[in-house]
Amino acid sequence: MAEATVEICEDHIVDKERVRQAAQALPSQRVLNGLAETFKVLSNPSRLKIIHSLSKNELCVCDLAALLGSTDSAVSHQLRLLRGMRLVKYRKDGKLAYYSLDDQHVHQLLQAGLEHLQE
Amino acid sequence: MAEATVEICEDHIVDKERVRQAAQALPSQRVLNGLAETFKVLSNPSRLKIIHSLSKNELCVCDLAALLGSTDSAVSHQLRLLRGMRLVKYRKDGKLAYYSLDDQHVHQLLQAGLEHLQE
DNA sequence: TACTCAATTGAACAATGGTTCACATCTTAA
DNA sequence: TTAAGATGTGAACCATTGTTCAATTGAGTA
Repeated sequence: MAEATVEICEDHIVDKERVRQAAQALPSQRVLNGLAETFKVLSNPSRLKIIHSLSKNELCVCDLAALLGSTDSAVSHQLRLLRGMRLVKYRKDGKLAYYSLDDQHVHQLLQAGLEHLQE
Repeated sequence: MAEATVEICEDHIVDKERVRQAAQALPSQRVLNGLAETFKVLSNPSRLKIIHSLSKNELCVCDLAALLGSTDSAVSHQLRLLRGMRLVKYRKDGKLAYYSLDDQHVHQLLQAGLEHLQE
């Protein structure tokens, strides 16, 4: 299944050894795709607002909608994406669904991004 | 220009105080948009390959193209986006352009993302 | 100068994205 | 059981994105 040697196009290479090393160190395509999906879910201002808001307290869907100036439906769609990437989790309390961040890495990603912005 | 109080829709709010606090703590829309754009640039497997490859050594455009199994043009377009978000920088050496990561936050973002994936 | 090569750019196409709207679920209260 | 409210879902619309192709720039070299 997995190739023993890393396949790279041999044409027009300036530094073959450096390319070979970089190719071998690359994560699998599966991991890269997952990572890209995670960042994609983070690449929307509304979803970032949600994540930032949840970093202090859990909130229900309708409060998030009020906070974003959006509809419950739109927020629910966004939360679905966030849930899919394990960025948020939720608990049910009667009719309400209270959302919170799934783990501390999510907050780390937010912070690292903010720090990069204000370099 | 800036409102003294945070504007939120008042309807159907479960916990007004929590919403008010979350709204006041939110970064500005400008910062949120910038953050979203940064994550968007990171949300593509090819660009993540580029960033991962550059985290060890600088590489020229044609070597990156060989590494990705892509064309120089496609890589150049990707690098333009990465440059736009200050994720990579480059130096010219004759005909060649050697790219490298712009600062250590970029590597931190990559690492935080990878750690979240394998929780 | 003219030629080659590395890199960049612009236009155009197919593919993916976010929101809206209408409807379905599920829970609690009457 | 019926009604009302909170949340979830599916389809559709318009906007954005990634790649390809062709052409251009700019540096090195004969």
